[in-house]
Amino acid sequence: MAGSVARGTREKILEACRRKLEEQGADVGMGEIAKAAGVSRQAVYLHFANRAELLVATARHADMAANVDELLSASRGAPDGVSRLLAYLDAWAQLVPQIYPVARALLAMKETDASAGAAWTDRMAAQRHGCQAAIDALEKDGHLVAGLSNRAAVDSLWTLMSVRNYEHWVMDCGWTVEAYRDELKRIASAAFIKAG
Amino acid sequence: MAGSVARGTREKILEACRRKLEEQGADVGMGEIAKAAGVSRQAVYLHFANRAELLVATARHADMAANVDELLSASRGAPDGVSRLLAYLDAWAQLVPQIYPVARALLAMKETDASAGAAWTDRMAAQRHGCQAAIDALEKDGHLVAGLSNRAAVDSLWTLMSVRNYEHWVMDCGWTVEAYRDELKRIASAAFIKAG
DNA sequence: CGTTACCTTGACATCATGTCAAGTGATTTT
DNA sequence: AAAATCACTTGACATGATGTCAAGGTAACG
Repeated sequence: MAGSVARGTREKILEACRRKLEEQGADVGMGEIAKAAGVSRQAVYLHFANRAELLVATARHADMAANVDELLSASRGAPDGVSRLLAYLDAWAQLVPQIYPVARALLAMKETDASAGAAWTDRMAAQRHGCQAAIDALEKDGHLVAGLSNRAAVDSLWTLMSVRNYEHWVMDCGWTVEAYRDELKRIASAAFIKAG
Repeated sequence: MAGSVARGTREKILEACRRKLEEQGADVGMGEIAKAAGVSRQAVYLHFANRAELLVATARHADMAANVDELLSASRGAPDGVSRLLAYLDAWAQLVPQIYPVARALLAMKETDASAGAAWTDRMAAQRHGCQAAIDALEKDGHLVAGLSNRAAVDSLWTLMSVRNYEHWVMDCGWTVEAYRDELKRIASAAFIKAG
């Protein structure tokens, strides 16, 4: 059974996978990952049924290491809707560079592999929940901009915060992460917070 | 080629490629495309050195068919910076559903193939130019929002208008193209146009 | 008639994923 | 102590994609 194998090798593979994704990009093969982990290629298949499953597991593993939940839920303590939204964006900007390499690999795989696509959707559901909570807090305080439904605001904030937009601003346009963070907050403020 | 009544093989391949990308998504193979065009797989390689080159040529071909340049340059006739920006976004929203299937294939290929990435960058340079012109017009009229450099505004508008954001709003969130267009204009207005 | 351009057929090399079978060495079970 | 089990290794194999190569067919055109 795959679940009963030792834990050491599994973690070695997951960390090697994450490392290779950072160093080399999304097109690393199973053989390279195995080699980086110091195990045989078949050992990888003893722990993960296929490449998509390995990438998903690596994403979860990296999430744990980066304290994703903790960071993203810190904004819950904000005193009002506006500061909560801004704190959420701050946390996201701090987080996204860490998860980007793995996220990119999952996104690439999503194009061809249905199971990877489903895994990505699951992963992003958490982010959407955070957006929902931030918009709800804003609406409750009466600071959500007029003429915008709750759902539309959530979708748009979610879009604005997408990994693809981080990629576009930081990788394609060459912005620093700080500039990305500030622009994210500026646009979100202008687009979602009622003036005055 | 003069006097030939039938469409050239090259065009048959390009149109078959575009059709298959629309029907089947970004993971169509060379054999399938050849079959759809009614030619042998090798005939494709006589016209296009590799898959990346075929996709790039298909993108250009689809651009021609969709009158991309004409549509996107229509906003140049706008009387002021604000209406020019909005007209540009209108044109883009009208255009992007047409180019999306091919764009998606190019984007997918960009992840692994360097030449496809370069081709995509070239393709997107035109869009960036349009953003630059729109922001310039806005700035010239004194309607560019305060505290934002010209370059930052161009990059952000460019990011906002990315194919990925269209994908996220329309495919992932299920918005109509009209809702996408209106939200694009709303956010751009809030983020780039000086109030008052 | 022969050349040329374009296309076809089919074989082949390469490379990645994923499967299968047999074997090894250490630890545990009996 | 013998046997079984676990985690992994080795190496072969199937599959399917891209891309290459060689040889041949056919219609237009000189």
